[in-house]
Amino acid sequence: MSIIKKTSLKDIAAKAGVSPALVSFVLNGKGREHRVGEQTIKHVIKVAEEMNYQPNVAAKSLRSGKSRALGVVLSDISNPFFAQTARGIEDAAAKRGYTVLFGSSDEYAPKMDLVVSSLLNRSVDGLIIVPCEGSEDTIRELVRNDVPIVLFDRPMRDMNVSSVSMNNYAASHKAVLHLIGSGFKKVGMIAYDIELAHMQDRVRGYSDAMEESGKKSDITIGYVKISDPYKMARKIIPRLIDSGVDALFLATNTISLACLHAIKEIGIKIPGQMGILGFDGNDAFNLFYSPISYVEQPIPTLANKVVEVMIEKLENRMALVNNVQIEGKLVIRDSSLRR
Amino acid sequence: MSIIKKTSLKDIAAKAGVSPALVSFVLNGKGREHRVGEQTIKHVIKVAEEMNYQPNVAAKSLRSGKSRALGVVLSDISNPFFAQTARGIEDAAAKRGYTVLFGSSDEYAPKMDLVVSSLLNRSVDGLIIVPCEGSEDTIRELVRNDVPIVLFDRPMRDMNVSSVSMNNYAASHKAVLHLIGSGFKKVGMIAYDIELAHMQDRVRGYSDAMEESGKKSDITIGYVKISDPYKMARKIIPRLIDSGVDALFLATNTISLACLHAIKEIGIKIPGQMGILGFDGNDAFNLFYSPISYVEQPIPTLANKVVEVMIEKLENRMALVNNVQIEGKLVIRDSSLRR
DNA sequence: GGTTATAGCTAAAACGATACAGCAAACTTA
DNA sequence: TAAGTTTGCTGTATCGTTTTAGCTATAACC
Repeated sequence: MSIIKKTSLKDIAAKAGVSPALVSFVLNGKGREHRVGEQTIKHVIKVAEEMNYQPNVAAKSLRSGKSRALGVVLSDISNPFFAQTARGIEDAAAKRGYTVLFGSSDEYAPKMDLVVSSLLNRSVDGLIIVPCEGSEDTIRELVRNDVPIVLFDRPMRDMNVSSVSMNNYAASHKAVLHLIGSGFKKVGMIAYDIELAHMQDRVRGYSDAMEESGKKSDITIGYVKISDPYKMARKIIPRLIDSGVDALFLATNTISLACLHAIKEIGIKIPGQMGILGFDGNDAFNLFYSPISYVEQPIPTLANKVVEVMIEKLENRMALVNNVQIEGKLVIRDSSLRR
Repeated sequence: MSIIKKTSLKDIAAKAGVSPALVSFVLNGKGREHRVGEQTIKHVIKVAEEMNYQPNVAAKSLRSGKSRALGVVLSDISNPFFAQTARGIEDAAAKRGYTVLFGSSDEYAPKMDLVVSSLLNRSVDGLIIVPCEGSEDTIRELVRNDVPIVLFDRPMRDMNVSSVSMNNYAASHKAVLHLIGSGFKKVGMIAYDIELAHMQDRVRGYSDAMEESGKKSDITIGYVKISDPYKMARKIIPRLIDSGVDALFLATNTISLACLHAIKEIGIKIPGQMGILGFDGNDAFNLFYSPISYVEQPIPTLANKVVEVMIEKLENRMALVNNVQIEGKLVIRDSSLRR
């Protein structure tokens, strides 16, 4: 059985002694519907299998306007969080007969437009997008043009668009309460200086947890630029320490790594001198001299869900907006346990 | 300027008052060649821009049999090495006007066949493949059918197929000489029990370096299963220690992480009790209590090169087989320095 | 002035799959 | 038995491009 395709509907039709149209009906499972005889159906299917028929995707797309392909715009596919997401989406989509095209926006709106544009050109049926700062207009335009989209990781409220993301507020809230409950006096947070919902939610989760614990005046947030978290972490951490912070809640994967580097460089003892709670699991977390506690995003579940919502939208023409939130899990190791 | 496309060649033709064929000539840069008048060319281009023309990829592919898309079959896109590779290939391809479709084989030949098949269906122009164990027949068949392919990471010798990979032999050789030069007495290696060229080359690099250093009798290789390196690392490392090994050369990314976990668990001091040299950079390497030395693969260079070789093959119909080897770099940290 | 070049364009047939309209034969029905 | 119904199939237009062959003016030539 060859992997190579070259037989067309016409070839099968010729060999089976029927018309191409009939072959098309049969192979699309519409034989019955089109009153094709039972034995003809069987015969056509047999011939198609013998000839190892593989439909020409371009022709199908051209004719139908559909491609059974999903476009996925990630921030950066080489970032472990998104790499795992990509993998999850690939698998979930394949299970439902869809292929996936990826593109990286690099958290830069003009690049995102480019990628979106290129994916639409390839006539994907829908777009799963991790929207970056400043991409609201693009998203709005896509929605206005009825391009099926589902946002991932970062919802956009007050916009008519579905999304799948972790419940960032709840996860952060829980994480910070854990640090406080663990005995840390002044918990600080390091976050990105962006307005995207996921980041705002994480910040709110932190702030509310602090406030509820009677530590409103201790709220201390260091903001780092998404473009260069490493350099800024090195600058900010000493400042936070000076201000009496004895534990840090780190708002993302990359921020966590940047801060761990800085912490190692400066030579701060974890958790003795400083409690740490990061985001998204990571080999480095486990191998750090004091294993790092973190908020775990259920990536496979998220990936599955986003594909499900997308395909629901595509195939059942669900117009309604669906904002799915999935709960995160707190993974507790040494770094957040005061001793 | 809308991101959405719907204008066709015909629309432009109508608006510009010419035939669709002429528009096609002009927009493909073949205006001159087809003796289209200078001002007609300018006019058509202007109209096309005004209408924000985006060619229909499906129609183009159907007509031409080409898709300006490359299929890339990786081992697992969520593995950092391949995630970075994916990113590099994406960028390099985009720069040349190609899109990329990814698939993961999970180091399992039947899955690889599935992915290859699905990519060919999408009529990619060529395939970049990280071949897995047991995929020789598939590769051979692709070659036989003139599917343009370039292997990545793992060459297959004595097979008529181009490849781009690091010079694994040289890198390993150098790495092991470094460990020996650093004063370690008995350097062991942990490798996968597979026959793929890249692994064999790494093993040969190790063996030859040992032999050249007069340590032929000290050659000690622990093999782990690619399906579960973690469990096996935990079993093998104590055995190697018992046999007097005082430094380990770890043959891959994943093996390195698996071993670091085991080493941390068992409580071995690096580099005091054991020297370590791993493969492929990693955040965990830097953050380990004793930063880990490693063989660095020049991923962006490799990715660029593989796309270059592929496109050369596609566009210049280069039939000749091209086996590119790129030198790796030894990154020396604490873990490989005896004190 | 009649033939041949040449410049500038168009018509139409593909590529492969799909869907609509419709045709012929067999079978009902009154 | 004539009219109508059902069954099983086919012809053909279509999606948006590309490409080959060819058409019509005008210019060049002897």
